[in-house]
Amino acid sequence: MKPPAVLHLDIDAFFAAVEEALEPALRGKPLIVGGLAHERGVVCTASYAARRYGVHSGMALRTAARKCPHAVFRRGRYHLYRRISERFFACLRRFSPRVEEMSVDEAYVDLGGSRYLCPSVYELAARVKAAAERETGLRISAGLGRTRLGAKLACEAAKPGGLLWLLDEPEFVAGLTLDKVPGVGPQTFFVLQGLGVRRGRELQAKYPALWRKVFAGQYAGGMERERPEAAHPSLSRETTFPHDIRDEGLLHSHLAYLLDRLAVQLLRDGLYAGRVEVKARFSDFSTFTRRAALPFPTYSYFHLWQGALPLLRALLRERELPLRLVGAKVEGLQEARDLLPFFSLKDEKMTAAIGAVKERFGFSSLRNGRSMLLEEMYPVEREGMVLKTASLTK
DNA sequence: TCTGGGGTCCTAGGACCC
DNA sequence: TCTGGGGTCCTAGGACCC
Repeated sequence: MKPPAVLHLDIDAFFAAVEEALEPALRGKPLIVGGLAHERGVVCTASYAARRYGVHSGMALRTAARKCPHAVFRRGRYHLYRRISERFFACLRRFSPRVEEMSVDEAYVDLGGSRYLCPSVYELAARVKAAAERETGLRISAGLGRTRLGAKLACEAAKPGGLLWLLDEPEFVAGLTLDKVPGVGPQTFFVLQGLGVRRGRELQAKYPALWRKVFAGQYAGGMERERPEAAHPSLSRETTFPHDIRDEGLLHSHLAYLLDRLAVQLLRDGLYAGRVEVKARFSDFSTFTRRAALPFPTYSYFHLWQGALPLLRALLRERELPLRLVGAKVEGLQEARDLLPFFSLKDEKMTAAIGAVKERFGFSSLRNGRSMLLEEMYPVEREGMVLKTASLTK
């Protein structure tokens, strides 16, 4: 029995790196992807040149612009990134059947069963990294370990562009400051420090039960997890407005737009939603959510709307302030084959028909009446043919 | 001149049932 | 009409990740 071997790979400054690859004049310059300098939003990816000015992802764009006034700002071309991401994962799957996609630019690969490809696991890891770099044209960092956690930590230490093999995992983890552990954020770290605990070994010695909890699932050998993954528990869409809005008609309209998008995605993925949630963020950044169970599982825009509208109304009663964000989420998703055949309702069929048109001609080819009001205020980009239905105007 | 958008997972309290 | 204790479902919120 070969020892377990997990490889973690992470594309360096992914979105910024793609933009640089497509526009070599940007190479080496501070580049910020996520939005324009004056916009309401945050940095999605900063190139290494921009990071030298203290810019990092999650930072407000306006703050980034202050720190690095001569940086180039780009909104981001996410369809492009998605295509490169797919090539990245396809490449990894040539080396192992067990690949876990953690995000667009990050994956775990189980090399435990792929030793036949190469006797040295380190050399195998180097081959995987080189192949992925060739395939994407981008620089990738990689870490090899006996566990997921070990691989991830090794990758972190290998940045940018390196490959490290973490050999003494228990020793390394014992000496690790706990805020470096994935899953331990600022809040948890603050509490741990209050308990007089900063490093792995202190936690293990003083609070063994807590230690097991913090490391559970990440520190099992190989790719094993404590629990098998469930399929997609939720889908959501949300929008931060360029300017705060209190006009109820406009807010309803935007909610309709978000639900419309969710309905299309549910239909495309063959899923039925069991619950709907609405989120409101007020101008003072206070955020509230309201959820409600749907009377029956559905992918129909109309039923989502019926469930969601009272929730938005309740949220608007919460505060007098205008909203900076409205969001919608569907949860409790089930596949059609797991449901009793009681959903051949008229509205479901209507949604299916509309969905088919959208699939073929683009999302904006048909819009529901409620979201049209919004469209007059914020025109959306249209893909392909436009079929504006006459009866849908407000 | 603050503070995105997509997720996952967990906790806690109340309702309700036995 | 001294009240108890589980179990489960439901909703709200928050920590965390990329």
